[in-house]
Amino acid sequence: MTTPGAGPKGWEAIRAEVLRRIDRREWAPGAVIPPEAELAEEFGVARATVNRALRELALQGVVERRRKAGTRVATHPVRRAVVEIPVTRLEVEGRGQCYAFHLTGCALVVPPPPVLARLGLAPGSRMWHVTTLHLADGRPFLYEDRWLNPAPLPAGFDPSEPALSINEWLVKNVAYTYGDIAFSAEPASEGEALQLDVPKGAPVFVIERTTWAGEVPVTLVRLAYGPGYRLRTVL
Amino acid sequence: MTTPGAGPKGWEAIRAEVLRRIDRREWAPGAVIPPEAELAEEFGVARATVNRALRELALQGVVERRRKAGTRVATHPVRRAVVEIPVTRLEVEGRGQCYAFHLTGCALVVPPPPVLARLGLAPGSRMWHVTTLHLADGRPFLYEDRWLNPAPLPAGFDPSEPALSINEWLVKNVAYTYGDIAFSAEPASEGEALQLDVPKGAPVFVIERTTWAGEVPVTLVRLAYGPGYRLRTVL
DNA sequence: TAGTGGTCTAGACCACTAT
DNA sequence: TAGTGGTCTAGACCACTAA
Repeated sequence: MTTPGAGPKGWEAIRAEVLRRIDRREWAPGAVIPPEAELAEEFGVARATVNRALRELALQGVVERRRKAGTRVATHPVRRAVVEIPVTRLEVEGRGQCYAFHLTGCALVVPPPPVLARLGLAPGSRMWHVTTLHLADGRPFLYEDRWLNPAPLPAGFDPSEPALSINEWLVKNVAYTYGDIAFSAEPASEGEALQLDVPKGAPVFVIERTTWAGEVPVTLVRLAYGPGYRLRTVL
Repeated sequence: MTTPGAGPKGWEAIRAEVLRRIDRREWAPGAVIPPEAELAEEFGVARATVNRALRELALQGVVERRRKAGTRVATHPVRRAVVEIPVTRLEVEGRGQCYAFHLTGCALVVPPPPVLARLGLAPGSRMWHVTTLHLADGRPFLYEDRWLNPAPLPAGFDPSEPALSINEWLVKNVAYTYGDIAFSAEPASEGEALQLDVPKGAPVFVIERTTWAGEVPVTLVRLAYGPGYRLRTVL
């Protein structure tokens, strides 16, 4: 051990030691490492503790585990990172800036076919189309273009005069259980350019999300961030 | 339960049931849910099983847990998503395309001060500067601009004639234990535009990574993806 | 079929923190 | 200080899959 007596205890210590051996090539990429039971004996802990440590490493993509085949050091380290999907208001306030938003459009219309297809809704279905400009210290920060399925919403719902941003309102009233996300860089559309006050075609960072409440599609949203936006995380 | 007898067993069933109650507002955002021991009794399982389920939900950002304070439904659902940081070759091959790369530059030079500062190296330190163009079916896919700290590299290392791409070589030879990542959308620099065959200023999706082996900085890399690139994941 | 990881149990002690 | 989550243990059974 590097500094006896110091450092983490328990399963984190096991994880650290396994990582160290992998780093030093004592266990090379692609090689099988000893089974849990063996490591448990070596480290003098219960197998469950070793299991916890190796499970975390598998989650991070450092090792690959298969029953009977054992645990291997990942050959092609598809490292996994956890990113936090921000709530805009908190993100802005977290920078010490003043948050505001402005509803720029709201209508119950038939969306373009790709939108319906993506959500698995019947052609001709009507959806709320809500566009919002989010501001940080009065300057454009994020342009939100959202399609809302009326079906899972409370009867008589009208998004046109919200006290909260649509996203926060949704969170409080129509929890979802599942969704997918895609990140991309795209040229600002005419509308986005206008709202974000950037030239048309300028790079915007785009987060596209679909969310579902069980089997029912809830919303498809495109978030276009202005220049300088970065999404950070750790490996 | 929705469909008795069907569905997951064990801790996943507990997680699903807790999620269902949160969705149905039986447990509202911000509210404290019963302690582990109580849930264990209700579900007829050991506390460790409930713990596993709630720990997963906390990891996803659905609930927040604090000792003594108990487990609360997250008020501001900072949802967390796991993204896989791709290995370029596998990513390209996974699309059924043919992968190749081309070293476009390689020199041992003093990097600009921001690079040194970011890695915590002394002013005037020299680093390898390696640029690589990655191709999919012969077309530009990704332009890689990498700074490499010679210190942790094997003596006599020369990156100018690699059999593997630098990234894969690094993975096999200088494992790292830690790093951070940022995603952004940026206008293509002159060099990137030239290599990726896009107009200068066109949007490129940028992944910037720093990696460390223990306390020693290993590399700082900027990956600029051509048009149409999307990074996907699930919530 | 046998080896390995995945999970559960019942109980225990510890660490943190609201009160 | 007392309640709650965090973790560990020793043992057990199950599920998957390579040989």
